[in-house]
Amino acid sequence: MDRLHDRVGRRLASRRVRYSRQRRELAEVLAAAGRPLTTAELVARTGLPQSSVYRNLATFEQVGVVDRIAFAADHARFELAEDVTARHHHHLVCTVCGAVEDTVMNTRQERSLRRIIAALATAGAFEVDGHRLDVLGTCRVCA
Amino acid sequence: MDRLHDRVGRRLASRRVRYSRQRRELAEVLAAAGRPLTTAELVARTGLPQSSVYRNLATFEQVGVVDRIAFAADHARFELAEDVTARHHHHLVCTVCGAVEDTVMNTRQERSLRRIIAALATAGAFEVDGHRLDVLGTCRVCA
DNA sequence: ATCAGTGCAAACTTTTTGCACCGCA
DNA sequence: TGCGGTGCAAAAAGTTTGCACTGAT
Repeated sequence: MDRLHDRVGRRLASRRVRYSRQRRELAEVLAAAGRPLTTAELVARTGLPQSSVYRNLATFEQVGVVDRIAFAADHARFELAEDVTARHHHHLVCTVCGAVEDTVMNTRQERSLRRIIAALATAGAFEVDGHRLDVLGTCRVCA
Repeated sequence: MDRLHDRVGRRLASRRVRYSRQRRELAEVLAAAGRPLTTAELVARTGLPQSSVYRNLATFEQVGVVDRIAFAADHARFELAEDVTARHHHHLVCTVCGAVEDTVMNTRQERSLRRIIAALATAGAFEVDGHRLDVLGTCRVCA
């Protein structure tokens, strides 16, 4: 937790951006979630007004503290950037209820995936700096 | 092209849904794109009113003719479903300009990816029926 | 001929912004 | 104490829907 604030704080400080009470709260909620959250969820969990949630997420995104991802088009979802969590992960997306959960692959699998992607990029003259793997299927609850 | 209309037509017919002139046009534009298109792009390219574009895409999605995917939260993107194109592909997403392009992996790579995902799913008690791989980076234009 | 589909316009949802006030560096 | 941040409310952007008319089967 202190580690979280330390990392986020550093990143904000390096851009001369303040780390307010509201921003700390957002970071904590995101860190505790274990999955990407929608703005509605963030509003509910933090009690902050929508405008502050949106604006702070935008700031966080610019600074590289959060990533904005979208599974459905109607709600954006946000998660802490991997630079902050120091943990690379992917998503299990339930195509029935729309639930999204974080998941981690073991090192060998991740290495293998990276190798595949590198080959793909070479063929396409595209400079890779990351990847996003969503596994689509049915979650425990919906099965 | 005829093959496209044949496949889409069959799928619609099986659900007792009509294949109107407007729907043919949407299917053709999507097939010609080589990348997922936004609703704005579809409106521009087809000349159809927004409401028809949205409604027909919703119908197509229900019937399994198109997939709705979202890279940014502000614009949904649509592409023909793999059942229709008979071609599995992934996306190269430019993090600078937001451009998205289709890309295909060779059979060995795809098999390897599938194996990795299967392992991931077993570990998580999640029933997999597909995957989505986005390669993030910088496109030729932005490099 | 019938009922799904169309086009317009209006409603609704999600996200962004203007503005006056507040509080941290 | 100044300037970035906050909260409210209003606007903008994107998507959906009601309704009367049209057209594919």
